[in-house]
Amino acid sequence: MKMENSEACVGFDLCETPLSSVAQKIMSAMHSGDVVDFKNWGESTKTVEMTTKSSVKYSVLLEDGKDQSLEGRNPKSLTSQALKGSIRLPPWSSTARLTEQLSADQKQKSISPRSSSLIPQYNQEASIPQKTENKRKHFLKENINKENKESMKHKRKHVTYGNSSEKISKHMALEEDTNEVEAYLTSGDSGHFCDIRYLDDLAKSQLTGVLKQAAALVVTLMYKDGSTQLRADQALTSCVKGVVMLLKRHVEAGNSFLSDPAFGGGLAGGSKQGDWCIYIHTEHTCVWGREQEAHRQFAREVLFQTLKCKCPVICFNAKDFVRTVLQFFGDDGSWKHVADFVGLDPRIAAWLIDPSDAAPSFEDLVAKHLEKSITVKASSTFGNSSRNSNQNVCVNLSILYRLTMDLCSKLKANGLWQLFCTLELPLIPILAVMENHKIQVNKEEMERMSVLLGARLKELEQEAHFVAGEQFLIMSSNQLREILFGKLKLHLLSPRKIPPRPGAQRYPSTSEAVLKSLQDLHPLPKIILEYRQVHKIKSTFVDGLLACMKEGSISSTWNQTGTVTGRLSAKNPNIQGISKQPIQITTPRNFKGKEDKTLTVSPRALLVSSKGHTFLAADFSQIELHNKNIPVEHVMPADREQTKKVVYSVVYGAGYVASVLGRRRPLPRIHAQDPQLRAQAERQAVNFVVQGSAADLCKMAMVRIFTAVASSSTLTARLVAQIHDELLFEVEDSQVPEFAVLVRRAMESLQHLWNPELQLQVPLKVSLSAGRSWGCLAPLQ
DNA sequence: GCGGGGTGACCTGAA
DNA sequence: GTTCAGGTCACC
Repeated sequence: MKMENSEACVGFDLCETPLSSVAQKIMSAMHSGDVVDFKNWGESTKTVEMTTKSSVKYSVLLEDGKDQSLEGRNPKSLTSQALKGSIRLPPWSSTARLTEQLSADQKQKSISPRSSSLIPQYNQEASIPQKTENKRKHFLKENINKENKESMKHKRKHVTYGNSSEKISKHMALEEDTNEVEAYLTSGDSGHFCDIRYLDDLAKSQLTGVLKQAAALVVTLMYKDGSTQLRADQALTSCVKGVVMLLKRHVEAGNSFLSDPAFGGGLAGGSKQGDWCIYIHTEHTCVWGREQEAHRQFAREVLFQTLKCKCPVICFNAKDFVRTVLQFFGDDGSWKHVADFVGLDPRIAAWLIDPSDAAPSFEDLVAKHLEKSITVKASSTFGNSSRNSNQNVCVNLSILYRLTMDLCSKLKANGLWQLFCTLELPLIPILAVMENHKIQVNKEEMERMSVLLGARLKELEQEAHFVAGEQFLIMSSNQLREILFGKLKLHLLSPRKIPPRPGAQRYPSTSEAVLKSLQDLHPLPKIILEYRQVHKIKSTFVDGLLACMKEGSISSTWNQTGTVTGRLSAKNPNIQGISKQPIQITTPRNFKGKEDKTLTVSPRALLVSSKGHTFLAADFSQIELHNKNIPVEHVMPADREQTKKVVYSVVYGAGYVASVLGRRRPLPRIHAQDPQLRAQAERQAVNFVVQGSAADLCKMAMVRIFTAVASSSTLTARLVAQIHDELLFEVEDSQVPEFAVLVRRAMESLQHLWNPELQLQVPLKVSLSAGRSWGCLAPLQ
């Protein structure tokens, strides 16, 4: 296929790093909170005072469904809050800090100080007709009763937990949240929680207005069992019921609410007056009436606005939120709608700061990064709550907001802000879209393979038992060791030295390397080797893939924060681990087509493109290997060991190693007395640079290509998978030439990022291939 | 060509 | 019956 001819068709600017624009979006949105549309908000100032002073019933929906109501608010709390307001930290300190994190040219002209008299307050309650309000309260009551029943089941399950230290810590975390609820409810801040299905037209249009002007949105998914993404023990299998969203009227002063003197055991330090907490029901209901359709339509509008809004959307596990929205849109929505979505995910921020902290829960992150606040709460006057099982979603969203702001500051302090904004955040919608895409599987061929491989395994098992002289479990390394080394004593007969297993184990390992060295001594090792190979293919790539199939196709779950090196990882199925090389097996006896003695099995060939589409694979051609050679050849020339010492003394002095785009891995202190540990740490350090830099470039390529396609009115190519240095796309047949040019350009445009520190001109080699089956791709050009 | 680190999947076997 | 650790092997 000729690519040059299509080059003119590609009109995208691939060389622009799209993400300083994302950073700008985040920051300008944060600023908009205090300066934008001042006039529009002005009139509501008086209303909020009146509403606050009058006797109002506040309702909040707790995560376990309990209704918390406060009637006839104690005026003292209002006074105390007013006092707190007067000793707040200098307003916008957090924003000012964050602004500095961006390029200088982006600095705002002026940052106006906020004072309570200047900031107009918003209160939708005053303007929502009483009828709607009653309806809303009625719904909440109904809803809460229903939720209570669900939560009781949940609680019973929770009670059966053991008393391990881990469970205790979870329990304590929940108690802390109860304190938050108490503090929240008594501090004078209420927040409003309403189900948007029960809003009338006026309220709906007001909500739309608030959405447009919100300074930040904080969202979480709510599951059918009543839990949210913020709960550590959320049921993994539970389906999404809806979205809870906190609309922040303006950003809060003082990123770190730990140091905020106004933080008196609750969240009073941040102004939450005017914040609005809404619930968007997304679950599909069987009963389908005109009213439901109208609700669904409005939910669609709200979510669509959320995707397109100017402000950042804060979400713990934002990818799951994006995927849920995509699924809710269904066929009516294009994946391109989420392309410029900016979701601030605190989990990703925390992972960049400490990549070795694998998959912390929301509670873990709060404990780790807002530790002091937890202490404050525990010793507060609200400590002895009897409602220790309650957890309030709105409060948690406020905590989530604080946590995220704190982590953003830490990112900047660690020099990771740019990486966060330009690489990791844009990846969120990309991975969500990838997860939403289904890869077709040749099911018939797969089932045929399963039977065939099963028959071959049976044969090999019988052969193994025969040559061993007894029956044993082939997959059991213990039993195999007994046969090979206890009974046959092959390790003693071997002319090659068989290394002993670490830890003074009785017999050597049964690993592939050992079995290969024993092949000439006895037929058993060879049989075992073939058995393991066939078994691996059958269990992982044939039966395993079949188990992951839904409606004839598969879709991996992508983990952005699962590795210390910055790589992505995939599971269910792990598409990155599917065998590349086909294997040859002996055709089982008494099997169809026995004229052929050997049979080729290629797991990747079982994944096929959908009708009218072609797979296009683009890879950096062993980028890691190149990368590895660079430090070896250029940093460590003649006296490698000596240079290593110098390099690492610098490295360890800094306390971390960094990839080409500034990804970091903290390093442990090295003890010269422990040469083994030291050597291992040094290998890890080199490995991080090798893997992390390759991951940086591959992720950047994903962002650039995705952005270009999303902004194209004609291209429909989908990113299907990333296998470390390889990107797999599914492209409409007619678009292959044009898309191939785009991909090549995008990947080669990363040349200038490639090892800038070493000032090397190592060409980035990009190879493209295409075909209808992943296992059988023909090179392009 | 070989070895290394770091992923996930699968299996066994002990707790 | 469930959970967890160890062993092995696929990918890069």
